Amino acid sequence: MLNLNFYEQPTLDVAQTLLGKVLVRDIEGQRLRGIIVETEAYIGHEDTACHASKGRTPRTEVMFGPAGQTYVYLIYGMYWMLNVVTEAVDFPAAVLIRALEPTSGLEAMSQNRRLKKPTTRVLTNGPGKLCQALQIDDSLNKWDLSRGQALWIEAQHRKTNVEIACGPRINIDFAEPKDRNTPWRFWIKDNPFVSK
DNA sequence: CGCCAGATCCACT
DNA sequence: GTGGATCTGGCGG
Repeated sequence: MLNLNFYEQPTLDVAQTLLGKVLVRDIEGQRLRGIIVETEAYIGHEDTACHASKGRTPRTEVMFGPAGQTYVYLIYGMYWMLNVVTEAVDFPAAVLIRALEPTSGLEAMSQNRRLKKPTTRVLTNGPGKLCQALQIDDSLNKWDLSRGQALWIEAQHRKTNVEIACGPRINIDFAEPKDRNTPWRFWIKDNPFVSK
């Protein structure tokens, strides 16, 4: 399991190193797992795409806190987003987990998704989808990922020789051009579970 | 396949 | 009151 030292590293390093690692969700003993295949970095006051650039508020407070905690928030009134907080206290930054390649608990994930036509491909290939599949909501906000309960990330890579691609972040039209263009979205090249 | 309306609610001006 | 780090199903080609 990844410890707090890992999450204290520079956010761009964490965002890329997380690719290929396994996110684990434990629900009363049943474990749902997926390999992280897509991430995005949100870094500091200057990054207008980062919620914390608007200042320290009750919602963004967790991003100013210690690394290794989750930042889970609601978007569009119905989808949860899972982030892991990075870097030092008082430096607000996080990595958004955008997509997983599901590896265990596929049947439970499929039920959680409540789709008309559930397919493996669409179970966790988006930030809102993966939270729905893994039953992640605000009850897991500010969760310590080093506790080894309910939600954590394994230390070892599941994929070897991972080729990483990068590009601009998705759906941040509200941000300034300099931040819209910054290539802070990372994914495993050619992986079929990357979003879009 | 692409396009898009609609869903739904909390944080914060 | 406004709008968002999204997604689904329905419709047309």
